[in-house]
Amino acid sequence: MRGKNTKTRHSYFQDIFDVVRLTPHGRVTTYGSVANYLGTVTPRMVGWAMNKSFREDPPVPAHRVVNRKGELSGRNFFSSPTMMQEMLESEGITIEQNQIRDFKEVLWDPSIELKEE
DNA sequence: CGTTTGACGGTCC
DNA sequence: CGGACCGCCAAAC
Repeated sequence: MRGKNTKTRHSYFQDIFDVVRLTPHGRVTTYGSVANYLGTVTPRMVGWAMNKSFREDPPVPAHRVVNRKGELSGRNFFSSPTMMQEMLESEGITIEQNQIRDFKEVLWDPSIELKEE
């Protein structure tokens, strides 16, 4: 132990990381969906948390998080502007004009998929 | 400890 | 259909 995370917990960022990590392979989610699922954070915060996600371990599939329009708004934050698209296409997602085709079909909304009945 | 930000979202026009 | 504007709320400075 590095005597570091003794009380470092319950960070809102951790909740965001956790939800994003639950995003299935070949699916995508939105900032708003994650924020809405948590209910305590805003969509902006989700995107902002993604910045820190690069240093997180295990890494967070930030490439599976897009905006509500289905656009790869965060592609510019990856190693390469095309990195995000390459990763999504590698998972079977088709992207055209920087936008996910059949976005609603590959959309994975935690508020719906993880909802309790 | 006040201000700014931030990979957004929804509404308004 | 699209541009503009406000709200959100914690983290970063």
